[in-house]
Amino acid sequence: MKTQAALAESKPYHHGDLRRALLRAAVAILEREGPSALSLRAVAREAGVSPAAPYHHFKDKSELLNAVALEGFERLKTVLVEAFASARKDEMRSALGVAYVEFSQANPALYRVMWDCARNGEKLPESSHDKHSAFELVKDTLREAAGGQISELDLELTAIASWCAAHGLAEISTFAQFKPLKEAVGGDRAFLKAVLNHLGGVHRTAS
Amino acid sequence: MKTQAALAESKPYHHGDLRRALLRAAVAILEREGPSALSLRAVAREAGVSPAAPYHHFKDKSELLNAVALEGFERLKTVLVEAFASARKDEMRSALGVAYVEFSQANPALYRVMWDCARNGEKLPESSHDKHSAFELVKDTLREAAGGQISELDLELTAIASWCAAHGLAEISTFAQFKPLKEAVGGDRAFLKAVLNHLGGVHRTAS
DNA sequence: TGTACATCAGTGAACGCGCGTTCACTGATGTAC
DNA sequence: TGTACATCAGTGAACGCGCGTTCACTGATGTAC
Repeated sequence: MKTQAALAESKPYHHGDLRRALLRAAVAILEREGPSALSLRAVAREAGVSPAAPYHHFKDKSELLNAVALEGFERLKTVLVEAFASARKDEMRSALGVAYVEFSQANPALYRVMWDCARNGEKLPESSHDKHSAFELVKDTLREAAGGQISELDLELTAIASWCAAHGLAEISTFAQFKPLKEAVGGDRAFLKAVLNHLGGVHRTAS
Repeated sequence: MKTQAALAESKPYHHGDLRRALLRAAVAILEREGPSALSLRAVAREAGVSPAAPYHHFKDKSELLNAVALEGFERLKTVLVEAFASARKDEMRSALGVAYVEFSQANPALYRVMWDCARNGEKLPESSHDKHSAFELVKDTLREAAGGQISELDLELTAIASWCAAHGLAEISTFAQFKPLKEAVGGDRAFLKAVLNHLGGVHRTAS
């Protein structure tokens, strides 16, 4: 029989929670090397396991990708809920937008995988539920901001518009060409707020 | 000596304008099979040429991709200029937004390649000039809409916000989950306009 | 408490594939005289 | 007008690579009796 120390040193044949470890490995690869490096083999390598091992936990590569995306949506939801909890009511919409964009900036590769999965419409059954939840969060915020004076249709459309703006800003804000402008308005977060404040068109001037 | 007919039937050894043919082939592959199918070899195959031939016209794969993206930006600019020329002044901003999104819907794979190239900041020297031109077009529109009562900073921020919204809408509008909503508001274009009209927040109700 | 056995979760070698790129080559073209 | 020759724009075979996936296997675990 092996001692505790020997057990700790030598890898046990069975991993224990390989599924979770694979997801952690996938996120690590995304952070370190970007989406193009995210292969099944690379994930297995990162987790210290043979290339065939993941097949005991995921049917194929796309199922792993979906699970990674789902993990991302869960993290995003957490971030939005936190922002919701800590922001002032009159700045809620902007705060949610900034939180969304900053999540994408903190996890650019993960965000891209999430978006690719959402775009492909690859099931993501729980994910769509989670997205729905975050979406409801935004709708609640907007409803409250309007004091109930808004139809469900307008609410839905406004929430979608907010999502569009947040996603567009998330992707655009990485462009190098805006660096001088960012500095001119006082930094990254100020830039995000400023753009969000100009969504309504030319009639809304920066405060 | 070959007859004219023989010349027309048998492929000449030299292509004539292989560079242009390769770009056309690339766009054809994108339309037919999507971005993941866009390999150098596939482009050569599509153009009826050996895998090595493209290297006489492009340094490597990324240079071909950049050229494809540039082609896309030129087409996009054309579309925007046409929309600018034919829309009523009081609907200009919405018309440009709709034209942008409909371009992305008509050429989804090309739009993705364009965006990937822009994101990677892969030079695109002329492209950035073209984007700049289209960007100036938007700024002119916004300036006119404001009747000159807007600072250059606000103008810049509003143009960026418009771009964010258009890009976000371009990506989101492909989601299947919005199909019922689209029908409820009266079709695809009506949906686009409705979302664009709600960018300003809850205070703007649909007209 | 021990033992037989089914099941689970790994291994590692192998498969075929398409990829980007390089190479020596060759056919066609254009130019100098 | 004809000819030698440099240059251009193709060919097609080959390279090494990493990929997703499959396979027969084996070590570890849990369960029935």
